[in-house]
Amino acid sequence: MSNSTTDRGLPATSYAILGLISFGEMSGYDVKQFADRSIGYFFWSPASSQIYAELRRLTSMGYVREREVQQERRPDKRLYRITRDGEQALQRWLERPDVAPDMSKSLFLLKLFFGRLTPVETLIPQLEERRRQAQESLAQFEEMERHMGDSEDQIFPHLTLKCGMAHARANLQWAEDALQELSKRLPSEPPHE
Amino acid sequence: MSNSTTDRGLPATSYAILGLISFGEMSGYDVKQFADRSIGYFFWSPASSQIYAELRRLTSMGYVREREVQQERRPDKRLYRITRDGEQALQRWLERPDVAPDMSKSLFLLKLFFGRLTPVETLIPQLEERRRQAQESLAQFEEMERHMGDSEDQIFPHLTLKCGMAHARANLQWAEDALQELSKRLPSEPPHE
DNA sequence: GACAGCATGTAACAAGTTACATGATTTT
DNA sequence: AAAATCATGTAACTTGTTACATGCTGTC
Repeated sequence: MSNSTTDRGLPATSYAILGLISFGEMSGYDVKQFADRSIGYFFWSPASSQIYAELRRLTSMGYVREREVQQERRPDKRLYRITRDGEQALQRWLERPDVAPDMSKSLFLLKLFFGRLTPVETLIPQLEERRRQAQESLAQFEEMERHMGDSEDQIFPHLTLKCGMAHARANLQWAEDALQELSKRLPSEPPHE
Repeated sequence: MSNSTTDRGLPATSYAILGLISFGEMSGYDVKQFADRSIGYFFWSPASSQIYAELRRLTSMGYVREREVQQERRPDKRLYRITRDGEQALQRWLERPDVAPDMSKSLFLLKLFFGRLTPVETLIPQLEERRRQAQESLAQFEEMERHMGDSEDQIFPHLTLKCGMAHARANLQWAEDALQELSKRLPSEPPHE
């Protein structure tokens, strides 16, 4: 039933959603929640409308099977479960190594790169905010680590969490160094009032 | 001449290109080269076709001015120079702080998150490749640092470079830890031949 | 009485990509 | 002789976003 010519070129997002569903049967709404709290940190979390669209595609490809569930106190929903074909497609994708390094997209660094056009008095608070964000997300990741059971198959989510923490720490340290560096360029400290 | 209602909502890419042109007059081709070697590391580098499209937009908005240059041994080209309006728009954008934290998009981490579905023997080489990439980009960044003059307005590109280095180091350290962790899960070490 | 959560979807659009076309010049 | 560099662009397409619509239930 699976057509090997139609499998090429599924975007990573499709596999991401398929991967989430591989943890167990869930609805589109569940996928969104789960994504926001997991892969959203190092990949990204698609809009709900896209998730529903992807789910229709995955269904039409036979990678997931849909089941309608009537509810009384909540709107009816559709639950999706991964199929054997879906598992195979996912595994093939997982095993295919990615040559390209990551694409990070930092608006902040972009603006800093053009910093010669920005008054230092504007830049400093932005950097301080950046430092704050790094502290916050580090704390959040540490909190997540505490709540994470140490069962065998949690090890992979845990490794990605560790990577997030490493980056948060790097950002924090860097922001502090950069603040040091920039404050040297401040026009002579005005005597406080 | 500048219409303040048409300025809202320019995508970051437009400002990125405008920012590059603010360093001096250049062609679309030059923009692409420059982008690949600078902001490409922490933002991203648009396809040439998009750069040319953006250049037409920036021109129509009056943010850059176009000048045609005939050449004999090379195809004719159009050089772009930022206008006063363009500088102002760029500065307004630079000073507008971004609330949202960065969006990183790591296919590698996505796959690792689903690692329970991948044989460890497949995962290890991928992690080793990751470590290699981190080493390589660290070396590349160090090389760039050496070639970078230490004039006053190089400080901002230099700060972004430092941030790249910090991340490369974080990745490298993390990859080593992760390899340690994963090699524990390897099925009993087979006796070497 | 307002707002958040559950639950799915449509429509219009913007952003960005790939593949291709052109064609001289310089390097391998 | 082949390939890379310079230089600009068109066309077709996919991906992904926002804004909106619907409507019930439970909480502040």
